[in-house]
Amino acid sequence: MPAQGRALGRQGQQTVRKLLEAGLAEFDERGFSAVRVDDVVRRANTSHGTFYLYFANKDDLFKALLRDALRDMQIITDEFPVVTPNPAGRTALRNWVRKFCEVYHAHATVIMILSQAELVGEELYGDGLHTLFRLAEAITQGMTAGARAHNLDLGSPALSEHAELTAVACLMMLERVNYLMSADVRLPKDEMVDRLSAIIYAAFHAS
Amino acid sequence: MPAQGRALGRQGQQTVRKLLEAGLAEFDERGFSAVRVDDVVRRANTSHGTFYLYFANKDDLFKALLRDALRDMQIITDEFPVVTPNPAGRTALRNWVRKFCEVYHAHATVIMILSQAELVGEELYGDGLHTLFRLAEAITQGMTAGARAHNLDLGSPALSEHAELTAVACLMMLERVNYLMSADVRLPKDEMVDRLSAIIYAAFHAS
Amino acid sequence: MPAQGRALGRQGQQTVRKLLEAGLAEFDERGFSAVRVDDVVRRANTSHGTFYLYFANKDDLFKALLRDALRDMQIITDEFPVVTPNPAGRTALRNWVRKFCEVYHAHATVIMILSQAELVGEELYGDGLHTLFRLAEAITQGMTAGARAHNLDLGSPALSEHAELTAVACLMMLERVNYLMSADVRLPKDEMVDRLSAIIYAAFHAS
Amino acid sequence: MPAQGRALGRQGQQTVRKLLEAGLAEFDERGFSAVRVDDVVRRANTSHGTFYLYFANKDDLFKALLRDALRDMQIITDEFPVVTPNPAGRTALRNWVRKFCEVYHAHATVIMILSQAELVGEELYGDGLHTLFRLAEAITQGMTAGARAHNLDLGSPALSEHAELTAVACLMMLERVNYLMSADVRLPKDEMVDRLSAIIYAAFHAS
DNA sequence: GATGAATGAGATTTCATTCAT
DNA sequence: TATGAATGAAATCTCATTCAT
Repeated sequence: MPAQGRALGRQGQQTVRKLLEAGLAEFDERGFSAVRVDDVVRRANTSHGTFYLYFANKDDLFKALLRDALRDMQIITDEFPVVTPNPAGRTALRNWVRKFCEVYHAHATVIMILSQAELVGEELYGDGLHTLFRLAEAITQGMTAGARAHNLDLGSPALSEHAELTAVACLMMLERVNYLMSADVRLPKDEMVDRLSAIIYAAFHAS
Repeated sequence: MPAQGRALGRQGQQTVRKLLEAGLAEFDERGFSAVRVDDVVRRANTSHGTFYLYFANKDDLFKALLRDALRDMQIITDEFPVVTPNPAGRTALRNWVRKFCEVYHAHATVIMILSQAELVGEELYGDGLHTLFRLAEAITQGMTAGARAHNLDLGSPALSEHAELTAVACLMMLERVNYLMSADVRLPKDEMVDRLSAIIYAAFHAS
Repeated sequence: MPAQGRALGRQGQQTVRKLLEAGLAEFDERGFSAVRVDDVVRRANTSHGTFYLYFANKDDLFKALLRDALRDMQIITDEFPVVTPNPAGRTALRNWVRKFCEVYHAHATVIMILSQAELVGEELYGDGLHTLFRLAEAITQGMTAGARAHNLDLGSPALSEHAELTAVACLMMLERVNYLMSADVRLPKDEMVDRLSAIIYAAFHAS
Repeated sequence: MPAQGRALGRQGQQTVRKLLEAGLAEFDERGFSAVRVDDVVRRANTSHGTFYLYFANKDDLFKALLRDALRDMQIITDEFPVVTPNPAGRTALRNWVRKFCEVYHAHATVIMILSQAELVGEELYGDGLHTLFRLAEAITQGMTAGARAHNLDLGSPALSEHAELTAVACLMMLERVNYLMSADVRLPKDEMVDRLSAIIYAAFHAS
């Protein structure tokens, strides 16, 4: 019987939390497919039986973790600023990029797993893509709105015709650079934030 | 006895090829960890015994496929042009991006698997990173050389101080957008090539 | 602590009844061995703890249900009529067969499970056989008494030497036809009662 | 991969046979649901892996055994004689009943399990019922043909209107008495064959 | 070179039963 | 009385790998 099927008491919630934390830690250290249910319950200091009391299987545990990640992604999607083509816009963008990096970092493990289509079901992968495209759309909106506010004829074709494609490309860049940073490869974080926001800015505003 | 331990006769080569093709097709359809040796031999119309005659295990089969991919990646790394800040440079860059997309597409499955650290060993993942950074370096070289050729003082800080970080970000963008295009998501390929090269160009040349 | 260990209060009786009903319904729908204690308590809207408060285990629950069935079987055993070889005897037999069918139907699930030696313990299965042979004996008595009353020399060997075997055969027929009727197979009930009693009658009285 | 998915070599056939025999013996001794795959494998002197190489699970093993039983049942169905209302008819019937008892005995275990609807799937249970009704039909044919051959007006209503119901009842009697005899209860076999055939005869021919 | 049958360690999953509250 | 969380022994099932032919 998967979790949430029934209201949980105090103790139950506590146990679920222990399992979720243990699962995340294991996935983080060893990757999804290498982790056995046994590893999770051992780390959570419970039993096999207890695990299956709350989750249908390892995938189900992952889904629960994913829900949090997608929720936080949705939150920063809503926060994408109007980026005007001036220093204020640059600053707003850089602040948002910094926040994005923080959120990504917090859920890096889960997002990495999600991006490996094979490991999650069709449905979840679809949820992930959906979240992604909403984010691309938010970027498109924020960038074009900023340009329009300043300059009615939108000189750059990047902003008029191809804004969506540009947004997707920038988003992929953000995602992947953060993947590298979160994983093992060491890139200087602050400079990277500057570079990423500068590239996004230039991608939309370069003549 | 792993492959290549000894020269193969006609029939042996044929069998190895069948196994490689079957393995690639299976990985493509179901992902690395979901594929069992049994799936591969069934698809290749051979037997388990035969598989282990040529490959030590599933990883070994993957490594053989990976070698091709890394070789082709090395080739386009060597071909990165000198991108001057003028229309000729833009065109050269766009042509290279197009070629990159083609090569990536040909090896998308293998590259996707490689990028999932957990699924391949440390060593292979390291090979992948190495190839990646060589490519980032080639981009850095091509872009700065182009700028230097035209404009000795390299006004943009992107080109002087942070060129490497910019190159990494652009490369990640290239990689990830191609991942989306190769997987299931449909993005317009020609426009995407234009956008990607425009963004890379702007990333380095925007004031 | 198994049931009946101690007098039950109002609430306790109510709970036991809920469990018995839930158990019967579950056995009916899914068969004995497929039913888990969990299914029963869920259907009864109680908890595992409560179940084990009143029953030692699943077998114990079944035994409680079985007691009712065997009691009712004993009652109709006692009611088997004296079947004289004439229309009055035929009618008396048919009425009894009708009643047998009704009783069987009421306890079909329990009897079916009982007849599957493997599913119940040795002891219970023995109880069932015992009830059965008492019934066969009652049939023997009723049939031979009826014949003797009418016709002192008992021409038919069925009545003299092999009456018991005949009774067992007829009883098995009754039992099994009712099993079919109680399960899913649709046989016309009234005609079947007529046929069954006619066959029993002929089995004993045919020359 | 269940059996029969692919042609089996010599050794494979041998192993399948060992597993089938071991399974039958175990089911016989301990009943279907009490038997674990482990018991079967241990008795057959093979391994778990080998079991699952040829059968999908315990049910699948049973199905294979069932096929044999149903085939033999079909054979004696085809052999039901024309039972004329005279000594020759009685003898033919008794011989057939004897053969039925032998065949039933050979497959008693499997038939017992089959008759416990819950243990086998819907489909198999349906196959069993189908076989049963074909047998009832054969009995109906044989009995009415015999009567018709001798006596054109078919005086007894048992033969005209209700022959099918009578056949079902007789068949259930046969089945169930044989179940008792095959199980543990000791009934005198030869006398029982006589009694069963006499009852069937009387059921159809009693005025 | 090729085969496919056999293996068994290890992973997943179930469920009767206990126990603290 | 009642609860539901926890348990873990035992069963099911998978699959990489070996080996005799």
